Amino acid sequence: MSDRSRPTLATVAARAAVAPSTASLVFAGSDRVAPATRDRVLAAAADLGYAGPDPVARSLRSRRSGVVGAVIGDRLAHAFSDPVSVQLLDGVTEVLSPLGVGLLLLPGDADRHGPTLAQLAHVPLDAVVYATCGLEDDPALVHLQRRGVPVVAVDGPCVDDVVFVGIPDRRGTAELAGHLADLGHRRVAVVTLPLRLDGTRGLVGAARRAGTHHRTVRERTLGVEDTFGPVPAWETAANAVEEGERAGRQLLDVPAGGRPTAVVAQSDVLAAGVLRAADSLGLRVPEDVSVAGFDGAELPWLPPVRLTTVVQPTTEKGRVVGRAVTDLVAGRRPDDVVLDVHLSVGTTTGPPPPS
Amino acid sequence: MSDRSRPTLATVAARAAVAPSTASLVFAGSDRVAPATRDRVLAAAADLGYAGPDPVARSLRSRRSGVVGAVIGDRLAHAFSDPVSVQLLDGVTEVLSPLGVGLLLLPGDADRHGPTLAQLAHVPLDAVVYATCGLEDDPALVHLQRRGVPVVAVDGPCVDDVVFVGIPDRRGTAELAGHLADLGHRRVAVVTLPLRLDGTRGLVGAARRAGTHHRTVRERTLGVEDTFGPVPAWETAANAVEEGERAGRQLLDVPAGGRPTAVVAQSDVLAAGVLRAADSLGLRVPEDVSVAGFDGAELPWLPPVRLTTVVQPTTEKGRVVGRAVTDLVAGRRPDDVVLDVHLSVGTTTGPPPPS
DNA sequence: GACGGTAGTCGAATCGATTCGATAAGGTGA
DNA sequence: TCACCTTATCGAATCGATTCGACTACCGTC
Repeated sequence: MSDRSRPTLATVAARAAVAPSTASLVFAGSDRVAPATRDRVLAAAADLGYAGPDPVARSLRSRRSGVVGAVIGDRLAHAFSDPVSVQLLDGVTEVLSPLGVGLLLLPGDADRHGPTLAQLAHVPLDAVVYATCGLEDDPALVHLQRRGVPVVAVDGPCVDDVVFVGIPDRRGTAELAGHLADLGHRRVAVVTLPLRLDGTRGLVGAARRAGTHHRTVRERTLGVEDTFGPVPAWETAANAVEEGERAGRQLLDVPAGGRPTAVVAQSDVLAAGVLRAADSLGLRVPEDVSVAGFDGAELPWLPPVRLTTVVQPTTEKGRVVGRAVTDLVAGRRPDDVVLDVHLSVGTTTGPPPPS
Repeated sequence: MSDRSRPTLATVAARAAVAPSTASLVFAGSDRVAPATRDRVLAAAADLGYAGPDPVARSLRSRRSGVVGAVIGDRLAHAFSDPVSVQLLDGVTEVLSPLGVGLLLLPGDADRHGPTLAQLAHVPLDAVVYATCGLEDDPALVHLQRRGVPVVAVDGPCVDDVVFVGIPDRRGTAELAGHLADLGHRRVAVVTLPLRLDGTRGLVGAARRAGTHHRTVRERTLGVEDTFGPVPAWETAANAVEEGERAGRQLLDVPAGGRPTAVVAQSDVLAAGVLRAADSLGLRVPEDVSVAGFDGAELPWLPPVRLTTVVQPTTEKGRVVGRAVTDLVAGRRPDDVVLDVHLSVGTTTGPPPPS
């Protein structure tokens, strides 16, 4: 009998001998209801084990579901092995949770780099955040815009009617490159994040470079080239320690004469991998090779070294996203936001070895 | 005019000169519609930029929202620094995503160890997974049961009408303890996960041990005591590398005579911290002290050591949870599941130092 | 004592779809 | 030619709440 038919607002109203509309007012917390009436309704609700208005029915009228989607461009286990993604979402929920809004994970899988249309189509969404991915030609994005779901993109894609929240990636790496140049480095190599999530690994050629790909990767590469001109860029297949190590081994396992004296990784996680590669090749950091990262991520397992990196305010970025979402849901159109970054010099960069 | 009023099924039906019910049939993919009619409806939808039936309205009738909540007993940044949580949810989404069901994050914050009632009350949920927490006396749990939302609990809480998915924690650590005993260890200490998320740290006294707390902690401690009898247990405030290091330093920074010859951490992340502590104290592992963990987590940054640990099938556990959720939503009541674990002996345990 | 005002409650329309029984059109067999 | 069956479409009720205009007392005021 219990889950046979759960009580509805109408049931409660009937038991309290009031109209459904009055009962509704009670649960909405209106002050236009007489205290005696309110108590009667609440008592009836308690008697019947009524847990409050059905969220779905409420959403139908109010045009709000309290659900915000987070598009993750990979399977969770991969995306969340990067503390940056996690911190970002942490900032988002910090703002959204108190408003009674939850974050719905929309991960991709091994093949697709985002949710399927079938997934998106069936879920009630007030807004969507592109959290860790974002190519301009995403079919899911088109679907969302057609449905009128507002979108916030973190670091891309840059599209009309999508609120952008990002950082000056290019200026950040440019600053880092300046630091390396000042130290005397001339032979620098870059370890890039995936240009597309298609499993490609290796030196980035002109053709691949020309294709559609992440704004982030492009900008962070350009920042280095602003100082050093064209540099070899080794693409990884994922933002993961192992991938960084693999790339590092490729770049560093060569005679000292042709070896880069500094490696700029496009994330701290990749940089951690490069450090491991250097270690396993018997190269000292920074005496034999300098290593730098990007993000300023908290990697509690990384010490004793302190990574030279470009620090971005990741959690704050998440909060900004959260506020942008709040605005959009309220019908306001927030401005794009570009947060600031700064160079943090650690113990992993130093003068190049004498040649 | 565009977001003025988005087209509805009725609009589309009118334009295609059919009844709304027929148009509905088209979008439901029914084969009882004449192909010509179907094409007309689809054409009308395309003309109007109609993106398919509104998920909220659909949910109202079908009593399904396509949203499953994941209760996280901490803020995301903390909970997801543990690869085990992430892998678990990865397994869950792996099963749920293809069914068009999404996972809604319901994190706690610094103070509360789960979502507020306000958060829960406003969100449409088909089911809820207690992913990384679970005390029996959780008010959120009561609310959910009253609302008739089915609940799956991972490793607890154990309550009526909640499907339980877990592992034989006690047998796992017992096996590990056996291994240590076989090596000759007699003085063993345990580094426990938080008994409650209240920031407490330090040696677990009788009083605290008697209070309500995590099943997991209790079982994993008992497993060790099955072999060694009462052992000192040092509680951490969070499942994090830094916490493990802190605990490790407390336990190991004593003269060799009183120092435990083996430390059993209740998670691999904590064990990693203990390893760091040993390292910074100049203790060799396993020559001076053996260290073991629990989970069999992938910590790509951990090598060159291979941690001795109790391996649980985390991703598979997530899949099992996903299937349990599927069953519950379909109205079936799945059985509780206890998955298997096995000992994996690595390079961090060995005979105790000669005394 | 008639009138304006207010506090509290109620009715009915609405949100956007789904679903099932009814119905009309068209086809078959005796 | 008529009864019967199938196929495609339609109508209307339903899911569970919200919301706003309308209505009823009841009070105070001139």
